[in-house]
Amino acid sequence: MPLSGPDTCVSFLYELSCFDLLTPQEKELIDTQSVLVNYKKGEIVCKQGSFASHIMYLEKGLVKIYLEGNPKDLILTITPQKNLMGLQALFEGNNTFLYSISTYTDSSVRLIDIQIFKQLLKQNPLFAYRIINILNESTSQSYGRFFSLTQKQLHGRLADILLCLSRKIFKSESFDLPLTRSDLSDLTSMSTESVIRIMKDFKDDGIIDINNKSITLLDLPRLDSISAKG
Amino acid sequence: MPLSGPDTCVSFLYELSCFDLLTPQEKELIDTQSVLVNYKKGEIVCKQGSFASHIMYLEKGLVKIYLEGNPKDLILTITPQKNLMGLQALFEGNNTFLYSISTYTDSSVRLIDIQIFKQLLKQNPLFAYRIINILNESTSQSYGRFFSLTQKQLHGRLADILLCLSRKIFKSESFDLPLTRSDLSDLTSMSTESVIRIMKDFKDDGIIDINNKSITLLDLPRLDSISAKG
DNA sequence: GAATTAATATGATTTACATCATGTTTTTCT
DNA sequence: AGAAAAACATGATGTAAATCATATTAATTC
Repeated sequence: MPLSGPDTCVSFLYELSCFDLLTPQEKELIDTQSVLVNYKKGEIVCKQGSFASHIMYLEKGLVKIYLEGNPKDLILTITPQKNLMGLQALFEGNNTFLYSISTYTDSSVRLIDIQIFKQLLKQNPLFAYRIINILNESTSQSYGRFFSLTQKQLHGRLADILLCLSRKIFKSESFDLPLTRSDLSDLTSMSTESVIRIMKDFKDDGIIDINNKSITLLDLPRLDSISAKG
Repeated sequence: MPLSGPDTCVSFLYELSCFDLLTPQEKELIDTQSVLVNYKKGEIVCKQGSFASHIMYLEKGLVKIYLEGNPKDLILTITPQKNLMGLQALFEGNNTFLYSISTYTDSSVRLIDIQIFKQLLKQNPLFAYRIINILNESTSQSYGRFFSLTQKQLHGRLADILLCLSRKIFKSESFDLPLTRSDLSDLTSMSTESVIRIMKDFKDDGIIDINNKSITLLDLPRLDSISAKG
């Protein structure tokens, strides 16, 4: 059951740029009709509920896309560079951001006017087809996380996220985590204390190693097993 | 915060048929290259993990789209007639169904060859644009449910589902529920016993009325309040 | 570089639910 | 219509995980 696995759970992953499919004129249109904005670490790129007049493309950086809740947020995805964000604003009748986005590292975001983007979709079917693929991949991952968060208990949920961060975001078994324990709790829908306790469990069992912000996954088979068993 | 509300949580709702945007020739292509299959109540339309060679359009009926889990399933959406299903199979590199679908009532499903569907997307940008809108609406609703299931407790989750069924599926405050309590538990990610207990709570408090399968929402403001408070 | 603030850590307590057990009603099937 | 099987219902018990309280460590800030 690939859906329940850890690989479907965090981020948009489309490797090829969707803009490759545009004609030179269309690329020119995007270049002239968009702006590049730089954000420092920790800054808010867009705010849930505010008006959405543009599609965002993360050229550089790492961000979280999250729903604001009381008292806890829910992180929908961790998104690395070269990904589109805010596509839901294309939905007719919805001109506000469904979620907030903030940066984990210094980031550059290209803001593309939504009318221009819609025009490109309507005139370039291959581009539209690519966007459909991106949306579908995003939906698939969303379902995987849905399953993880609602059907698994804490250890399984945290194993999912650690595996996903390792495989999909950092692409290494050893990485420096820019997320806090509180962020991990917003990703796994558990309390911050539980994240800390389970990380300690994993460390005591020799499954992972932790040194402050640095994390190494030592026993991937066991992590996979914990992920599968829930 | 519209996302956390009950209106975003169950079903695809696109009212206009996406096929209106096709040319007569394209409609002809779909007509000749698709088949209509009739299902009885309770039958399985597609099975998670099996090969997906076609897109499905529910012409008549009511179905649930769900992830199979052990021991409990997770219902992603309740989908009424005139909706596309299985669009995620368009995603390149994924040719299996992400979820299972089964019927609540006798239903008719049109099976459209996926290559034909892809061809239409690539040659008709307005059609592709419409599909993008459908996917985006679906994603928005999915986020709403995500929030409900992970951030709210039982009473809030059940209130969300009752309101959504009333407003979006049956479009009446009084309806005969084809779903069992166990289905409601798969929708709200709680135990069947909890569904029954909370339904009784609501009934004792005069918020809803239940007569076997017939349900009437008596106090919408209080249901909304329970939904909002979580 | 000392002072604040934020993040991490850990034990004690509480609680919202699930699970279990068992009975009743409704639906389905022959 | 009667038997079998689902679905519904309700109380008793157990538990996973949140919350609370309080240190300790690390990261910012002036």
